Amino acid sequence: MTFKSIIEEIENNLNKILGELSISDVKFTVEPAKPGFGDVSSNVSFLLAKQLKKSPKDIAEMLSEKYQHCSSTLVLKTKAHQSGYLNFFANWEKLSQMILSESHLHEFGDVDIGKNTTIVVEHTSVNPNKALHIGHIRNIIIGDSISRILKKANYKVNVLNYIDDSGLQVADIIVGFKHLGFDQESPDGKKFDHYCGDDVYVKTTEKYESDSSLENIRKNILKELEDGNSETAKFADKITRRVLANQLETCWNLSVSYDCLNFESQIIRSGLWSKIFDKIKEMNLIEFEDEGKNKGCWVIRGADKDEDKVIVRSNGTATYIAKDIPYAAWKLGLIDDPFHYQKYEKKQPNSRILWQTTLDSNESTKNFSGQKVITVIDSRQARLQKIITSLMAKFKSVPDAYVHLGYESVTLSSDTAKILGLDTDGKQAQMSGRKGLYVNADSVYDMLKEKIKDETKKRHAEMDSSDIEEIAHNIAVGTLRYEMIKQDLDKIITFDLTKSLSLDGDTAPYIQYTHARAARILEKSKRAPSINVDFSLLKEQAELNLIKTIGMFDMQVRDAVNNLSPKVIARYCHDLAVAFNSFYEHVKVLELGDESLENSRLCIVDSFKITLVKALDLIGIVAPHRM
RNA sequence: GGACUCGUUGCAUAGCUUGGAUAGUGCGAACGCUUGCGGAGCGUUAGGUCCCCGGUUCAAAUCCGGGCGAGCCCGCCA
Repeated sequence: MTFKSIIEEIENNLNKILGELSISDVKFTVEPAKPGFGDVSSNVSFLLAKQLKKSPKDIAEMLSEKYQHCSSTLVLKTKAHQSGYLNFFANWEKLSQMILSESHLHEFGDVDIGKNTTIVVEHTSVNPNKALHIGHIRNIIIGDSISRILKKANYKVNVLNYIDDSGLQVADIIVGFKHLGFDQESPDGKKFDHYCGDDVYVKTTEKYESDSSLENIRKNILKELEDGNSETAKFADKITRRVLANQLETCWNLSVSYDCLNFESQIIRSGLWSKIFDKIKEMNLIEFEDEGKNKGCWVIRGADKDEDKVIVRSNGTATYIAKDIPYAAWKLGLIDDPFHYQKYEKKQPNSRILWQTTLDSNESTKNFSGQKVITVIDSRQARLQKIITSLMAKFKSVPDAYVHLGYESVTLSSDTAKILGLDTDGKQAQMSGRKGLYVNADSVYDMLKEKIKDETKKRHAEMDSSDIEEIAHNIAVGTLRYEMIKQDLDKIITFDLTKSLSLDGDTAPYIQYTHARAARILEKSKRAPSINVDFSLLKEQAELNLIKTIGMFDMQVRDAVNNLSPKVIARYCHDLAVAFNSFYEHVKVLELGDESLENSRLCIVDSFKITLVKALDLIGIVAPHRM
């Protein structure tokens, strides 16, 4: 047990006391205390004030007195604060031992919320016609972090990446290749996804304005893409798979991996749509419109007439949102799986097996569906996702089976927009793939890595280049990932090229640096750290505060899972680092001339390092031993 | 026009779900700390009508209502 054990002990005792007073049904809180108010605080006296007709302070004093008679192993003393709070001071000798011992267990920080049920996390899902830009990265890092955190909470997680390989954006680059004469190889050795996005896509869509005949060509290509046997579809398949391979390289480089790639073209060709269409007709979830502006269409009824959403056009074709319905149902395992699965041609760096859908019935059968589904899509799609969510709720009885995890977009600062050639008059700017207004993820990574290499060389002139390379990689990835999740999902990130290169303050390098410091102490120490030490020697505020923070790990994981909030873990890593830096500054570990004190402190350093590594892993960040 | 999200110091943010003590942090600013286990660090100082008005409450940054400002969505496009 961790810090939670003292909280539970206090909760039990307070409940006992309230029982003796014949008071029930009081939902008081018992929480870690703010600094300066002991270790644990309860608001119980506030809640009793009315009923007992006494001031919170008097009640706190009364409870504090009664608490003396409770059996307690982890609470040393209680104190009624004049504000009315009831504060508790821990028996740190025992609590330190519990926390530090547990921190060495493999399962430290595990919580059982998922009960080993299966959950699907879908993220990334970028059109395979361009390179990933910094806005996509927010989606990918949120999705990857959430899936790591859910695993820690005992969910079996299936991570999916939906490949929209038959949409308009793909048609656009096919127009470029087939009708505007773009070379199928990037001319200057540029990465193929960058070439498709920066050159083919941008320049082709530019041409639509001057040449209206292209619109028709695109329409025909779009139609041909749906028929898998057409020459165009085969050509497009070749192109999109090359782009996809490049996109995956970017993701893998950021320590992101998947379980299965789902190709939209195959969903279309599998006939899944007509099955689900029949089903929702049967269930009366959609209606055929006889009159009005949507005459001849199948619609989902909205709250009022204006919010009706067309699912099937009057010409019989399905709309954009319609494609999401069979896919959502498939993710929840609500329909017979029309797919077979084969291994993707390249291996993921972490050796997790990556599967992809196929319609070839000679390949394996698998099950990638889940009891619950989390779909990570930016909140501009909230309206459409809400329709899918309520539709799925009618299919599946599990509450909240389908969750849209939305997040605000990444915009460009006016300075950065200006660098890219757009004067926004001091305002931030929305990125646009079509207009070529974006910052590619690969370039940000490269810039970060170069800067970090310089910094590392300054500090370690003797280090060989492959070590520097590895350190710079881990710090660059950490920096990028941390910046993408450290704030709330519903806050816009204004990306600025210059500021993004900052490595001070509330950043991944700050956290990673504390790991290097801890690693250095353990390395320099002649002894192996042990948990068989004298915990009574640990009395300094900085020591206890660090131990307390370590003991919060499982509570933080729980919080992150319940709120689907990777930020919670990012903050926790930062809190750990702050606590360690304070410890480092105030307390010496080595060469104390007191072997048992040294052992005790080494134990803290070791626990800190282990816990930090585990917490950072939940957000996909690796901390180097030297930097 | 309607829906959704955001508004906390010069800037960027935490706290809001679950009301309670002293609103925490980073950047920027000023000053200080290195013969010491690594200064990508630590400490000190200055800087706050928690957008406004009203309500609920013993108690509101937090909950509710109404404004204001910003963003975003609202197609038989994807």
